[in-house]
Amino acid sequence: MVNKKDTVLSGIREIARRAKVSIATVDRVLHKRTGVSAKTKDRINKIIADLDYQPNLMARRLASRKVTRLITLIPKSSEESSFWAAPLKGIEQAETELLQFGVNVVKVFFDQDDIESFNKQTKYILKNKPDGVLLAPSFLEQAKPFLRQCKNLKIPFVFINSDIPGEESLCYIGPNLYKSGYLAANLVSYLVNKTDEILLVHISKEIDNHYHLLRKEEGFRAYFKENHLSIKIIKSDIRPKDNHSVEREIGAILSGNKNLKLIFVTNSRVSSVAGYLKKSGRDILLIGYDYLSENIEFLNEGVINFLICQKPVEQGYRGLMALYRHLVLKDSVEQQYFMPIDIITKENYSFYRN
Amino acid sequence: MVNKKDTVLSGIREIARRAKVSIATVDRVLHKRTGVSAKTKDRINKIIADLDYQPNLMARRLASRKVTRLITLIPKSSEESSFWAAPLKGIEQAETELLQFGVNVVKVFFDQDDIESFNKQTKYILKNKPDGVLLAPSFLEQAKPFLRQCKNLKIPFVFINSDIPGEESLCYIGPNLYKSGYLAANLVSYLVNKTDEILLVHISKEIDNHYHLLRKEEGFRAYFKENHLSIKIIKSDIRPKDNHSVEREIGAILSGNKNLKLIFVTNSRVSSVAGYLKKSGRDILLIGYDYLSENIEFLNEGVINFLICQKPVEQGYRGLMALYRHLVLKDSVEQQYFMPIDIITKENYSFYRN
DNA sequence: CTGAAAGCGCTTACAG
DNA sequence: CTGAAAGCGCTTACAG
Repeated sequence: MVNKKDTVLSGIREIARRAKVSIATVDRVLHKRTGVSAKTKDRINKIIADLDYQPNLMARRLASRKVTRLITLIPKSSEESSFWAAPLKGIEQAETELLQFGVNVVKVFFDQDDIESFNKQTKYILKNKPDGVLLAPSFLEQAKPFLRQCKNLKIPFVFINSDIPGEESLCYIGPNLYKSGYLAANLVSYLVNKTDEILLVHISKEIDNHYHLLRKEEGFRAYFKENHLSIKIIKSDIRPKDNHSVEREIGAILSGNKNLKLIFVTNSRVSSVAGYLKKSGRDILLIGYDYLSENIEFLNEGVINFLICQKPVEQGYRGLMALYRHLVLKDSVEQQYFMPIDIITKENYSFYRN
Repeated sequence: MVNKKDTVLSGIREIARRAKVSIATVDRVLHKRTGVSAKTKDRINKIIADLDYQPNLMARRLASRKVTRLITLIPKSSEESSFWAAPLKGIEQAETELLQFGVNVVKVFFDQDDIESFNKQTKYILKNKPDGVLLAPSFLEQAKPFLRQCKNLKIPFVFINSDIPGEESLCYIGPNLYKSGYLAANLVSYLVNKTDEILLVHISKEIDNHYHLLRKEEGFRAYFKENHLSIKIIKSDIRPKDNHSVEREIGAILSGNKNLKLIFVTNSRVSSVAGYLKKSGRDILLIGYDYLSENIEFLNEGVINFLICQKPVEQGYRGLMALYRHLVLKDSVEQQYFMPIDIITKENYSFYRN
């Protein structure tokens, strides 16, 4: 009953048939290329809408020779902290998946203790003019001129792990730092009594540059204030050379405060505090950050009680995917994607996938 | 310098050139189809290995007209609990993604309070002979004969949310129930003193059938035993008709135990206990399961202190993906994939993505 | 401004 | 047991 002429073609071919044009012309309007009269363009767009046409992405990819070039810039994983191994893993996962879709990824790294290494890599990136950039903007002031140039070159960039608000990034993927500190305080409130004293510790060579840590502290303090808890918080900034120097400083503080009930370390360096507590044998609750092997070991031994984690692997993965979705699929992407605030203990860490 | 003959072709074409056969023959050995002499088959396999040939999945999909038919069988989300809306959401996500890859998904449901509805749906599935099945095997005894038939028909099946060990499922995706109870006890140990009394509550019409709940209880008790904590645990089984009857039962228990410090509810029905606590105004810590809107409300009000969640959306998503990977990609899949045991509080629930 | 044709890397009848 | 050819739904020169 259905003769050949009535047979419904699919995709672009059907659009072409209805519009009485060639598929090349349909392709032109699909990709908003020039060289189509306004009249036929409107006609075709109408048909596309009528049909609710969805392009076949596999066919598109197969036919297209186009490659999308992405560059990632994150700290290198160091002796002191293997944190950045996780986002890298996520980046590599995304890289593997995107290979089929014509996405090429170049990964470059900087040293968190060396501002110059950051500058060097940003120059490299600008020279290479990729289609998109993923970066961890650790050095705020150094990042800004780089980002300005990206904007000039119309290169979209996404931030992971820490944000620079107001920089017109395609998106930020990482923790809500304030809320992360707030949650830590929430945990603390279950663990100590109103009259106990606790210690908050920042450990970083570049504390002043690390807006990151201070933001967590703000959230932490805000919790107690908002809930009218008058727990006494002692604070210590440690600019360590090594674990040894951290242990010495912590030791000094503890010997002056015999009533300390709990220590909250605002980043992944919590293991160096744990090292001291273990040796000294003092029974103090300890909360810190990040699923690193050294931290997990202390968690397992009961020296660290809680670790807060924010899916570092997923940050890398999603960061790259966001660029892909924007550049290739032309999807819109959320401007902020906050990671969950995961609470890890001795009893659930082995199930944690991040 | 490079003449046409030396140009390296890619993929199947290059293999064919080297083996001096047609691409059709290469395709035959790639798919282990019959009709190729042992000699040429070996020659071709050698070349495939040499080249470390990776098929282009997009081209494969585009050319193939094959469709993979999957059926999912899970409880329908009910008035009493919206839990199953989450796995369904995950299933639908996977369905959307897999559409492009020629996967067709049919979703059927049963009533958790009606064994017959389960039986009826399994018959439907067997009649339809899909390529794979995803199911929540709530009714253990009823599931077994069905699974036997699946095995006879060589239809692979995957379990989500609860496992039936020894049934040769392709895989299980869900919580480790024992460890989930164990973690709950771990939390409790931070919240109460050695001399406090706590209450453990199962709420289910089909408690005896629900191996599920008992397994959590085992883990919960094991924690205290292994850690030599002599906290007194009162236990209550409630077979409710509605929230009202739960509240009455809880009320009776509480009035007989003035020293109760904490209640642990072994499933998502924790909100009905919360309802009572809120009305009565008694200050008792409350721990339960699952990210349901009714639970989150009580969490937010401070009536529920902790919810344990195990990524129900992801369970549905991964379940379907496991079938796809097995059937289409011929990848191997892990026989057990335990979900993380997430701890949700008032301060981190808004970041929870599952 | 528009179209005919080749081609992306596979699979699928069909013929021999 | 093996191969030539058409086709999957697109993109990309190229010609007019």
